[in-house]
Amino acid sequence: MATILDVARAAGVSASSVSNFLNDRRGKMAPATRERIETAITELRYRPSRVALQLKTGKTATIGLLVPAVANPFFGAVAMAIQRAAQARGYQVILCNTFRDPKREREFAEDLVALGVRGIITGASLLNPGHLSELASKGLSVVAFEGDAGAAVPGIHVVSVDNAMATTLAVDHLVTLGHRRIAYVTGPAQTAARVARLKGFRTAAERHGLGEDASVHEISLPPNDYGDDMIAELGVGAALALAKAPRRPTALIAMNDLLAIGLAAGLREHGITIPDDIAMVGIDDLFLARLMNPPMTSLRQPLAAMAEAAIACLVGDAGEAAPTTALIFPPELIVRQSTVPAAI
Amino acid sequence: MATILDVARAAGVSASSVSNFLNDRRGKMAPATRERIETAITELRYRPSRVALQLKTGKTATIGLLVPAVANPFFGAVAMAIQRAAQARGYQVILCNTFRDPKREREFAEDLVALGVRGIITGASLLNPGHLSELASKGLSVVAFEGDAGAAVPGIHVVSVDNAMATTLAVDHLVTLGHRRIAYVTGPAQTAARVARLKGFRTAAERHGLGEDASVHEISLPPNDYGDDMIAELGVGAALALAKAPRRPTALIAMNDLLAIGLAAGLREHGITIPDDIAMVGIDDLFLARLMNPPMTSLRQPLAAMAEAAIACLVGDAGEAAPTTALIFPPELIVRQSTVPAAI
DNA sequence: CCGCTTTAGTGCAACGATATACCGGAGGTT
DNA sequence: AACCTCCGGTATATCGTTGCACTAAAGCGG
Repeated sequence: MATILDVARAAGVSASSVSNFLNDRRGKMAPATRERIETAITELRYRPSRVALQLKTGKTATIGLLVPAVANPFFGAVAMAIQRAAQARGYQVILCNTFRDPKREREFAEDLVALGVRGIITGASLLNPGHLSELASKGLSVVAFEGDAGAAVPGIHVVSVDNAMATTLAVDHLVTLGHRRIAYVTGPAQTAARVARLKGFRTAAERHGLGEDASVHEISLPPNDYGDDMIAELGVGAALALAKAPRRPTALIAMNDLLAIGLAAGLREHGITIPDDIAMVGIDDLFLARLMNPPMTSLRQPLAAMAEAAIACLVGDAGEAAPTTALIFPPELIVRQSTVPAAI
Repeated sequence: MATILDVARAAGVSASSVSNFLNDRRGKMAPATRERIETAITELRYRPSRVALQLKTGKTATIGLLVPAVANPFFGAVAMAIQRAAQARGYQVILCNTFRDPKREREFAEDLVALGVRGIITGASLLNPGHLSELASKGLSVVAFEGDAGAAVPGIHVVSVDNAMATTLAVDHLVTLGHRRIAYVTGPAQTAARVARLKGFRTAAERHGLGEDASVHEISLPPNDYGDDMIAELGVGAALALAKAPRRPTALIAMNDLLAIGLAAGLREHGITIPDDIAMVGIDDLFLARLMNPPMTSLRQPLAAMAEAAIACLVGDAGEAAPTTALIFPPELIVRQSTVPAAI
């Protein structure tokens, strides 16, 4: 690889001049020299070494992305949105799978700092983000890509869909269709998003006066190291309990689409038909939602806009000086065939 | 962030000694000094700057991963497998979505080189990898994560499932079940894998003497910039043509599971039932295959082993000296309920 | 023709690590 | 006592870039 010195030699100037050219430092360049440098660069196919640049300036054009597992289609979509938004600003993305393990998360974060990343985006903010908070207080920019304005932690910016609103809209939608016996199926309260979604369900159910008709089914997930396909897998198992419930709910809201896919598969195995026997609403609106049998009603997250905001938050000059912010985006209800009016 | 000099000062030694300690250069260290350095490091929470290290040694612990789109669950799984394998050897992964655009692919590759990556893994090798080949000839390590031993390009290592074998096994399986009117549904011959799969289908069909009974349906995909969910989406549309075909096939093989998911949804819309009306086999064995309705027979790729091999290939000392290699892994047929014996 | 500003461009010290070459002193050999 | 050999550790150049401080030459008013 050609260095700036090779270019300088080829153009018959000093490295400084090439550097000046590259960073177009104005006022200092005769047109002739400018041209000589230009041709030398193209002929040698010179590209400045990002590494040297990093070392010198201290600034990187790299951000770290922490997700539980990219094999989870939701985080696949998140990773793609983030990478595209980053690329639009000339940033590279380093991908890390944390498997929801705080220890791993912390280790990754430290590695990323050693790599000199500009900031870190964490796809699923664990409930006790002390490990990240500590790094944030040392000047690292951190954005939690899910969570909740209330749960803001010092130094950690939040860019998230309104999780409570998602479940609220789901309940509203089902109640409008005449459903009252509504069950919410969720995993353990491990992440801020899960907690907020559950809360949204509870308040909406109360507002509609559903009382005992509203139920919450928490399914347990293995501690970590599962590729998140387990979420769907466990949905399959959880379906049995729902199918056998004494007063079976007429509608189901799943913590997310992945779980919904599993639940749908499980219900099918037990001879329960969606939407005739039970209605179902998912959250996230994966592209898979509309390919399901039947296509599933879900709440869409505006991922592209959110990713854009997250990157802007890290890249923006505001940087460390900015106080902790929370940007909350509203979800959009996408109605499909999995929800029909309740049988009377 | 503490630097090696801060540690040296804290321990009352020179930076060289700290460096010696870090790279355990043996023979040269009194136990007392060693301890002083050790405590200084832990107290200052010192971590060597990867950036400086890179600049000095020229070696990075970073690899680049080029995939069409991580939002595609298959590439999500690939990305996760690669990242895990990389992590096991202390490597970081930089993620790039190419949208199957050679221009973008080339640009990413050059950016990655400027970043000093140790090598590049490309998830879907386009048919004319001239752009990568050129970089490879300049000393960059490149591994194509799909392809075909025959299509080997100078300088590009291949680590792939045996794509031809995948379709061959699918045909064998269906023929064993008594099917003869078998259709293969594929996208345009854009990647090495697609070409190899098609070839495998054709040779297997010929070997079984299927003649006109074996048909190939190529569906066209938009040029790029689609998030790969379009593949499934287009499967939905393609299902119509298959449903209306004069002598409808009794079995379908899809280029991959994502397309199969779309086809399944489309067939359903046209009132065609799997497996009674038509049997279906996918390729890749996404975790979604077993959650489909009905669960789908598919050909599994040993992604973990393949990722391991790909990383070993890049990291191994062999490096540039090694001749172009091709490591081909056999796929495994996973039989589920989407394939049943043909109606007589 | 002298001094002053402007223009065009160079020199050099960093950034944080590594590694080669070196060096002072303790101990052993002859 | 002079010489050699280890041992423990340090000084220094270097990786590719940046940006400040500097300078040589040209322009210009008086």
